[in-house]
Amino acid sequence: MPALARLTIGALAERTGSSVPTVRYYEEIGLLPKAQRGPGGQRLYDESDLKRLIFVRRCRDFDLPIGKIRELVSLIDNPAQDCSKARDVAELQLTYVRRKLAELRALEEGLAHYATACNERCAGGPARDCVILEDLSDGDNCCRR
Amino acid sequence: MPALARLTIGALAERTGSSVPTVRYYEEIGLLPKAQRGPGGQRLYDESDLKRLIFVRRCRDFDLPIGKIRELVSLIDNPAQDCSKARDVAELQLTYVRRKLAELRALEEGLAHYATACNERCAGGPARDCVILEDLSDGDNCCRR
DNA sequence: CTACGCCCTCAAGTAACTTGAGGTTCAAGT
DNA sequence: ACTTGAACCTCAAGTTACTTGAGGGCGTAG
Repeated sequence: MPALARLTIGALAERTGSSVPTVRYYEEIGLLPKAQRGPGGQRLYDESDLKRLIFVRRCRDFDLPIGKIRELVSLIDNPAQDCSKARDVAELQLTYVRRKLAELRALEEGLAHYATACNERCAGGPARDCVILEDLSDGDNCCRR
Repeated sequence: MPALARLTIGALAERTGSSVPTVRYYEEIGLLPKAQRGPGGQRLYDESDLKRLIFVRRCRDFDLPIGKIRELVSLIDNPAQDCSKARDVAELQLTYVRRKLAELRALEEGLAHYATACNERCAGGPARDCVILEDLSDGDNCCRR
């Protein structure tokens, strides 16, 4: 299974949807192991690096901070540990994501309201009379929050 | 209506849900005008500062970047301008928020799936067999994305 | 042989704040 | 009058997760 033995950093980046500097950055902060080097000094990667980077990127897609990913990576590197830690991380992140979701929904409603109101009631008029601008700086009488 | 003539920075921060350093920071980058100073050098604020800061904070609640807020603030400061710019900013932000919402929903689903799967199939076992860790580093056979 | 693309390192920049050090000033209590 | 202690001040540096830029090397296709 050493089908894929030598990947350049560019190829690795492309396969994982990362940028080249990001890959170097992950190495620098220790999320990826120090890469092997070719004769000219270029980094060379193999399957296991690819797998690791896919893991890291996926975690980032889930908005996990680097610190949490570090914990998970160390879990992978010490496979005898209890995996309930991974579940805890996932659950904690789930809570965070749900809170964010609620916030964003409120936000969407508010913005949609303003866009419509401005279109209907004041579009093109002077900024002084804009419902958005007025409403947003009013202490009490704002529709949202 | 000069009911509220002298607010300290701490009082202003509290009323707007900002931190004190944040208020100073906004002044530094020009989102708030340079504050008046009391005899000992402390900043003093009035109604209009309060109004402005509420506006800025509300925009930040809507996740607007500082640059956009700067545009809106300058709209407020030049009230003769056409307000359709405010609507454009709101609409652009709406698009952004809706994209974010979709991403987060997918994210929530994925995380929930992992948490449940780990609870049912491997909780407490060694990390080597964890469905989360395995699944996330697999190139093809991942359920998500 | 030279032009091009990919690679390298190291330093600094980005957003939006937060944190820390080191030092005044203000309001209250004794 | 004096002394706390809270709240204020400035300036510098740290935070997160990268991106961007300067300055240079290697390899190969024309």
